[in-house]
Amino acid sequence: MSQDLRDFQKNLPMSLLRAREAVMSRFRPIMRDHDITEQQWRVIRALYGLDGLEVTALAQKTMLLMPSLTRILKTLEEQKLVKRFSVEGDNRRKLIRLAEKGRNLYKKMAPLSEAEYKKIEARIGSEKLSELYVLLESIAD
Amino acid sequence: MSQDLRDFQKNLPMSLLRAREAVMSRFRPIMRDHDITEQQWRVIRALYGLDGLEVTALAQKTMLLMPSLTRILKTLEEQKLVKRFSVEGDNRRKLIRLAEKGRNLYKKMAPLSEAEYKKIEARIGSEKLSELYVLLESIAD
DNA sequence: CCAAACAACTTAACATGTTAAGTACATTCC
DNA sequence: GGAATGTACTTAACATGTTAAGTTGTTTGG
Repeated sequence: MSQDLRDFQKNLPMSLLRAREAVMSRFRPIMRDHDITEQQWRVIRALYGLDGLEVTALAQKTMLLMPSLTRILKTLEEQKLVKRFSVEGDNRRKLIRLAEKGRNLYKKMAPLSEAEYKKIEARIGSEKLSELYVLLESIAD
Repeated sequence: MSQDLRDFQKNLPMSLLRAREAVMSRFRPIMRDHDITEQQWRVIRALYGLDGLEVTALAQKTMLLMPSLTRILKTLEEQKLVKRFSVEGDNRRKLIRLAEKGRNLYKKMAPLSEAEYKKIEARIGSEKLSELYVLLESIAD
């Protein structure tokens, strides 16, 4: 096997992508069953239990770019899953909150998602998983 | 900090995404300077040094879905970076090869990409990096 | 053989990723 | 207090992600 070939198969972005794809493939059926995309679910999870987040903070928390988030919020709002509020004192900012329907969706999906996660944890081992988190955070610094 | 909140910030898909984003942000300027996207670069790297790959094999190797790859190959072909050949004995299959221009682009970009990778390796440490690969592969199994 | 099943790739439709530009509101600084 | 600068979000344009359906060519089983 040539140097170039080995290098391509073993590089950090691809390895991270393969690992993420392997994990996500377990969660995708749950989202699909609830007619929601991966990104929409990230937004809902990020909002749950909070009094609201501004769009920029939400983008950082969910690792979504602002233009993507703008569109996602538009559809979530149309589906009555989130609500948009103005921030008093600064009319540029918008506060995003989960609507009742969004909280209900979270409560339905969260246990299923958690169950999948436990399976993954059991398969990999919780020590390995902890090591992995440490290494990943040291890369993301 | 609530249980839900901690859980959202510390979950595997997000951690993998954050780590990948941190790494990719180092490589993006190189690709940008050469007017190529991340996915197009994956295709070129995957093809380099080989006599050609069929579309399905290329999709697996690059972690691209077939419909995405179809479009990417169309633009790469228009830019004269790859060429498409028919496979004798089975007219459904197409063989994709790097064109001269594609090989030249690879030779220009590869050293820059490699240099960035060395920086990352130096920052994280090669032992940690090896551990990380092992853990990631065990997840992707 | 040939109709049914399968395989490889493409198209279609809609959601998101990505960069640049636009819009509206706030702040700064003279 | 008003022009210049900055901030928060949105729009635009094009590339890719994702699922379903379509096309064409190949294989299989009667």
